[in-house]
Amino acid sequence: MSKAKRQAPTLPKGTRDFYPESMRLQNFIFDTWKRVSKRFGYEEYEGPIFEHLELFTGKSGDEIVSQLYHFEDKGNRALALRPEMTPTLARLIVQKGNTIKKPFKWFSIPRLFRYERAQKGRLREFFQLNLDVIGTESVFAEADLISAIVAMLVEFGLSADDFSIGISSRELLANYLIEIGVSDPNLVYPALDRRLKTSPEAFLSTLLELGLLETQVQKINTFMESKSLNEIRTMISSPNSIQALNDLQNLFDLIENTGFGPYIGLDLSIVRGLAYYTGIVFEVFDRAKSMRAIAGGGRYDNLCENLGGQKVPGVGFGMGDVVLANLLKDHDLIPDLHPKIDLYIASFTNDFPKVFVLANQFRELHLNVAHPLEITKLSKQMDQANSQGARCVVYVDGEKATENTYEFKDLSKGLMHIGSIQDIVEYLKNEPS
RNA sequence: GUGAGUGUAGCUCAGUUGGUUAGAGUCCCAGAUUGUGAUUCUGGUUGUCGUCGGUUCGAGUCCGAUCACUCACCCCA
Repeated sequence: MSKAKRQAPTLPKGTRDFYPESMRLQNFIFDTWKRVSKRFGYEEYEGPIFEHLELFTGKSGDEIVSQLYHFEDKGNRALALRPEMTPTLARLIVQKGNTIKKPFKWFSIPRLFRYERAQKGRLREFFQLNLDVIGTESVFAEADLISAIVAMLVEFGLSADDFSIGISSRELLANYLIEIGVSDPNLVYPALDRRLKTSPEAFLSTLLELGLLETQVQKINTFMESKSLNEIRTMISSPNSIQALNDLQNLFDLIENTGFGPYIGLDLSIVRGLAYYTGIVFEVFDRAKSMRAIAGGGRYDNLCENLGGQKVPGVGFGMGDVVLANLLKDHDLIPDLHPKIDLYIASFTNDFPKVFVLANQFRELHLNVAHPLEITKLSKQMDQANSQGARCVVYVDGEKATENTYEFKDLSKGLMHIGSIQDIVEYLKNEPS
């Protein structure tokens, strides 16, 4: 029986392989994310990669199920690969919230899954940095998050010419809508969120269908196009609206005082699609607006309560790795990510026992060390040393070396030296590479 | 779910109005160089031309279907 031709294995749609070269970029992004998150005092957490389906559907119905990877396990439990991290975080808080000192700041870099058509900046499997401040209603939390976003994007090499953080308030919008007589603000959010994506006529007719009056739509347009809080102040009157506006004003003052003013702006056209946002919301955009949002987030003071726990206020954001990597490539901000090791141990005579012993002596001193793995002539060994990014090649059997010393060559400078193990360690420590 | 575009070597691509055995660069491997890498030179491997069918004496090229990928829409956590 002849073997049937086996179909060559392929990559599932919307997923990526991380060969070492891509992994280096991935690590560069993750390392920067983690470094800045820790600089701001956020602690890392994780959760399972799948959750009960119910955690994500909640009250929002079955519509979202079509966008989820979900399945039944052998115990007939309905599970789903997580499409976002915030529900998991909320679950963690509901389970242990009482025993955690508040407020607290956590971050995570979850691998997320969404069943949707892949396109630019959007895949079916991706990573997303999440930062959250839990347990305070203070606007300092928003200020902290926004500062962290600025700091990390600047750390990546971006400037105020490259990106901008638009800030808005769900609460201000909700109270304004109530003031102008819109009975249920929740009903109109999806339409408002798409305002700039549709024509003014389509926007108007959509809202008319939802039962609004043309005068109300005009007021909404004026509100969402406002570029200053003073302008808004003249349009509102209720205590709730004024409180929401003052919160926004405080946030802007705080951020401007830290010198991050050029990175932020009022943008009341930002609504965000998610239902659970309750207060300030924000989105980070490429100035060129050539791609989807780099990051987005907001306040969700009722989420834990809605999941059946106590009321615990929270605010956070997510930043996806796909859009960020595209952005960094576009701005030519990916650094040289060549592999780097300290030493490559070579031998003219293929004296592998000696090579192996010496390599491990260096490794005990915490150096990263490679060596040939099979009988190979020297030029090939040098080639390997180069491609593995070795700083120096150490020869175990150099003729000029006396007992307990070794010839070694600095590859970037092309210079030969002779020295003991200690000398080589010192050389690596002191000599600029 | 809807629409458009693209499929030729691992990668980037060329391939004339249809014409013999399908090409270049790069990458990889080997040699020039048996005790010293980066440059250079020489040689070599790699393809069901996405797949199936049709037209034709003859199809990488034309037609149809199908699949895959990309982009946009829908949606966006």
